[in-house]
Amino acid sequence: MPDATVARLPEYLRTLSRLAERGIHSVSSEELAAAVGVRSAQLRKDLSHLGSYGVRGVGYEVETLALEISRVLGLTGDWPVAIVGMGNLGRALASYSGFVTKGFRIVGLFDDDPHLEGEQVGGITIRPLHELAAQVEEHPIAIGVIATPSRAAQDVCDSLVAAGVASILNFAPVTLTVPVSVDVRRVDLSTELQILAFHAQRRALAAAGLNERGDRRGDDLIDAHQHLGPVVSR
Amino acid sequence: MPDATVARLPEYLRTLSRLAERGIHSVSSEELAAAVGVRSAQLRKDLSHLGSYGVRGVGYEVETLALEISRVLGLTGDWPVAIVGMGNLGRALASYSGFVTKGFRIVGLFDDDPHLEGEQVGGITIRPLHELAAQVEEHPIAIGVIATPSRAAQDVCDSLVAAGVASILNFAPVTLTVPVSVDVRRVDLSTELQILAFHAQRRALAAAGLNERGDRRGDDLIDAHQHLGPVVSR
DNA sequence: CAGTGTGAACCACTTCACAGCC
DNA sequence: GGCTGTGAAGTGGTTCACACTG
Repeated sequence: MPDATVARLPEYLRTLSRLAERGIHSVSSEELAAAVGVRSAQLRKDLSHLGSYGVRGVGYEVETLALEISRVLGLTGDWPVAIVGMGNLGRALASYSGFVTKGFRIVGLFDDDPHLEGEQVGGITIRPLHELAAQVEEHPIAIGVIATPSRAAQDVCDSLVAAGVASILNFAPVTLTVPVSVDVRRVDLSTELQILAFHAQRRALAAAGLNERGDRRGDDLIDAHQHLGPVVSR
Repeated sequence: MPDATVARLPEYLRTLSRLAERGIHSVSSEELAAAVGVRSAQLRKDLSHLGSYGVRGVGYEVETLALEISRVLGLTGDWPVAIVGMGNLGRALASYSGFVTKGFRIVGLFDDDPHLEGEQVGGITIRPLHELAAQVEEHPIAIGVIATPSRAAQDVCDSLVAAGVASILNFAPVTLTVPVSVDVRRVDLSTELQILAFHAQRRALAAAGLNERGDRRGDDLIDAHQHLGPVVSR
């Protein structure tokens, strides 16, 4: 299954759940694709990787498809999660409701700041990181979330890996070094902001009739008039 | 410039800054690529889109290259940011130090909860969303960050767009509908968790000698022995 | 001669367009 | 008749391999 497809399955699932809540039991690829913001051919190709769950001439049954996607993503199982780093971000994550849904369950909160030790967040007690190994003995951890400052991230990562955690979600803006068998995904606010800034700058330069180097383009006929154009889903 | 390249430039910049801090003034594509976790050919191809900033037979000058990437990303300018939604996540973002660096500056915090109105976070007063338009009059906003619950996200987005904000960073797990001229990027914790779960499930099934459907494979010789393999940077 | 910059080959993913099926 | 599922074509991005240059 292509990585690009896997990355879109959660979107499809979320949208299907929303349709189900609204009492809709059947969708065509055209409708579902529009709701998600992709092309219908893309959606059909993606779903074809799961098998054949549609009905020709009709569409897809919402509940069936949602269940199948859940199954493929592994959400029918139970995924115990540990969060390391209980600063503002770690707390936000720990109390994030979307976490609990769909098979993810927070079973451990860690921070080495002695001021935080023993404090409870969302009913779970914060423990120092060196207790990780013991924790894993009793309650295994499938996914580790790193919400520490950058400087601590690699050490924390090493501890998680040593404790047998093979899936890591990293919020620190650093590249982690791990064994190939460990899966790391990174979520980085400042990278996203910088990408937005790049596009914003390009728009600004284009509107001013300039190219990326700041030289004026001779053939430019763009008007600076505010014109937002057609609407799209993102 | 390819989108994929733009997405990597912030990584390169971050790594270059770290090298500069350590007093390193020159790197080869091989060294820098290794530090970032990409292939050297990829790095050279990416940098070639910026122009020719390397020296054949030597490498790249760290400071020069960092400055050039900053310029291309638009980080030499000033990017006023507004955050909407002052729950746990919004607060974490508002007090996130990485925000302030590199030209991003928080100029507005908004939330419609009357209990929060007037409260200060990081020296900035929380205001109700309907004051957005007035705020934009005095202090323009380049980037809007949506940190509200899903149900409010589209309305907040519409308000931002109406106020002239053309770059939006969305933390709510919904697909936003915007005019094509508006740039939206989404950061979604639960999507990332689900992708990790998918890969974790595949590993688990593979280790058990099963394929994705749960059928046992006849030709399977994988041993369940824990073998982490070589190390990579992610 | 070491290491950049880049055409060419390769690969992954997307889109098209339509055969096949309910 | 209408919509899925999918080969085939198209697109964008990565990797290779080497000519070129300080």
